[in-house]
Amino acid sequence: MSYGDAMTTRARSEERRAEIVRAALEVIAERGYRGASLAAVAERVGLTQQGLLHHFPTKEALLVAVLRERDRWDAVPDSQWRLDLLASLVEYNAMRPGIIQTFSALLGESVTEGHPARDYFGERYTRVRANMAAVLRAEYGDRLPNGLTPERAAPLLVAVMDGLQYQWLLDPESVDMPGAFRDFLTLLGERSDR
Amino acid sequence: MSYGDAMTTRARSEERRAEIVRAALEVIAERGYRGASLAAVAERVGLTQQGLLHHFPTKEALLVAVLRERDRWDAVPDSQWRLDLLASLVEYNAMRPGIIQTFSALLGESVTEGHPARDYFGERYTRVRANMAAVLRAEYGDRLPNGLTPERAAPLLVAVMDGLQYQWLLDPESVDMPGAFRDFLTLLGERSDR
DNA sequence: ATTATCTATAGATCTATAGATAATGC
DNA sequence: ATTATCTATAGATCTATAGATAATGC
Repeated sequence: MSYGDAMTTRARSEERRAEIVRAALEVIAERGYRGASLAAVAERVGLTQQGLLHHFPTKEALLVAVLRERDRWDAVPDSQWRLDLLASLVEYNAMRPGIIQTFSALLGESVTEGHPARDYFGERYTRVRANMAAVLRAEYGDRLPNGLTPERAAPLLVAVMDGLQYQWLLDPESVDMPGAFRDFLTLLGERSDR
Repeated sequence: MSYGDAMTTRARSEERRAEIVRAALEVIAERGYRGASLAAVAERVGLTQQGLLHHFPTKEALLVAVLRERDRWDAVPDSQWRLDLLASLVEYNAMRPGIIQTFSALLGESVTEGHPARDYFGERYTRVRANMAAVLRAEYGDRLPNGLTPERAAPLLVAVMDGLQYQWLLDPESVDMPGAFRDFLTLLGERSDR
């Protein structure tokens, strides 16, 4: 392999693939995965549909690359998550409606039968719930102030993040996503008197 | 109009339309709206695709009928909602994965551009948030025990319901949707000491 | 040689329209 | 007369394969 200043063939190729993935993220945000045609993605990077298939041999292969991108989006080394980082992530998300729309659309489609992202999301949520439980345990120990275990609070935390995204995408003016999320975090940290 | 024992033409026609809507709910659960072909819906009620179009002149007209059905699903007269009814609704939902899948898929798709259900969901959430705020106010007055106003708690309540549905649909074994929702209601009712 | 891209095209779909035919109900 | 349903079909798409052509890099 050569490491000159000029781009190698491989580097150029990977850059092209990255361009295509970015275009795919956009088109999926606009039309969902089923509605996203390879031709529409190809056009956005100045290729024919068949030219695109040189880089990703099937539509599903392109989706896999898109999902990898999703993992990069909020990937923080497992051990470094903290609740306040989560609040920052939500604030950051509120500035990037496009990417949130892409993955909200994909999540919605993924519950249909035989959808190629179904397994991905199933496994992702298992992982994310475990991560969130660990974060809560690091913050509060084996019981939150309100008496819930981290394992029982984790699915609620994840649900609030996702559910707020849908409300916010549909009506950004009326829904203060980061504010609502902070309200929820406050709720989680409050002591029960029951 | 005649009101005999035998079905009138109109009654028969409405029954046919209802059959078609039921079939559409199923097909949308399996493939989403964009993926649901009129031919697949028609086949399920023993019609040709063109026969179906006699009852619903366009695919969108069929979707409108499906969305009306959604409103019927959890319609309780506004003034009669109570928090414990909400918990029962979630428990009931957990026994009807099909219908939950239909509307979770539709919600997901609806955030994409120009989706014919986008306005419907946007308006629906505005209404549901207002309803939930009213329910919380009836239960707790102008402040929940934790200090939140009903208006700030309402989007969280709605988000938890929706978000839990996705997690549960993707992995019903691992996610106790009604249990998690009750945990959240408990959280909402707890007094803050801060 | 390998990589990137194109043209051509097969083979499936999809929604919707036009118009015929049969059955139903005043 | 109206309603329900069918056959035929137009006109768009869609994904994927086959194979040609041009450019790049050892």
